Amino acid sequence: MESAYTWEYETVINELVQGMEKAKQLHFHLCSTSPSRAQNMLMQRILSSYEKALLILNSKGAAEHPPAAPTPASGVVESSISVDGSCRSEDLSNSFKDQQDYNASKKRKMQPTWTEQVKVNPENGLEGPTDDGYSWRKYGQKDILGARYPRSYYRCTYRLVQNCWATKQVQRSDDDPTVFEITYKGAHTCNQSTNAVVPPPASPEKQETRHIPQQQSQALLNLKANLRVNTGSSDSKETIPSQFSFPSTYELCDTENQYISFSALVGDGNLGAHSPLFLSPATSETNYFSPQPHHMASFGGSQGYQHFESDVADIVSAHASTTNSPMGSMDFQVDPLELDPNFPFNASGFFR
DNA sequence: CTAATTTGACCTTC
DNA sequence: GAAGGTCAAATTAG
Repeated sequence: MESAYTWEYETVINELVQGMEKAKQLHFHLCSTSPSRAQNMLMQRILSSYEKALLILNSKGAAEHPPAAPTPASGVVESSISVDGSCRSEDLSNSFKDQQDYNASKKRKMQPTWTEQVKVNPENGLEGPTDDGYSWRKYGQKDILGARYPRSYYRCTYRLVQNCWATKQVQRSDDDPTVFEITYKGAHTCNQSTNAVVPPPASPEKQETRHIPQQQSQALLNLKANLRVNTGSSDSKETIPSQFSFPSTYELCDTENQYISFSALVGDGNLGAHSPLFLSPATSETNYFSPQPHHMASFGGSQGYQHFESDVADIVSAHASTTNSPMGSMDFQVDPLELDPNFPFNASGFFR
């Protein structure tokens, strides 16, 4: 039993490594042929998705190894990750749904949690919801002991319709009011993410009802919300700025230019509508964000990408060194013991 | 009219 | 018992 799981586990990792290698080769080809920014972004998202999948698998595998007595849902690796990196979210959401029915609250506690720090742009003075591509509904607000600002609680708008149990908490930083700490809990099992990913030029008002075919939007799904963390426009008291400068890692082919461009776009207040960057969903990129956006200023050229490459090797061979790993900079908790066996453990479904 | 937000009450955890 | 998290009725917005 255990050996079988070990074999499957290793096979999945091998497939992921191979896929990532091919993606890297493709990326280098793109770099040599002056790719568009959107292509670069897409490429980076693909690579980071692979990396994260490997990282998770490694940390999970190292921590608990193949489960001795797998539950019907414990075949997460097989069911969540396909060789081509696509996410079978339907399967995932189904199994997810089955389990959550019997104990939703308990399940929520088992969901992975990660935190992003979003710095708003103090210059434009605009405040409002940020947009991470998902539709959130505010369901509560609490004054937190010792915190100057209240904490807002959001859940996925499609919780009931699509049984999506993703939630997030938005807490304004005491130290720097322009910084918002956004804690995500659970991954989206709904399809709405694709809406923001491909900004409808004509009818943005239909975003929430649009449903893009799963397969077609899969790659985009991977590129999701991390570049833009949206607090929803609902925060009346704390008024979250709708525009913010986002520390990111656009260091793929010509990092600096891209980062500059991104900042400028952020400033003009038309993120999704005009920027090619947002044609592709910001994916797990968020996970690369440093809590200290200022560090990004010194983020140069291809440094980031080299960093990525070496990290991947380390991850695969030496198990998640959080020191070097891109994920080391974020407060992302992946506790193998707390992870839901049914959690969509694919690169696209987990880190959006 | 429908959907989202607000906010006090209730529940859970420590 | 206190604090954080969630619920749900009332209110507001589109």
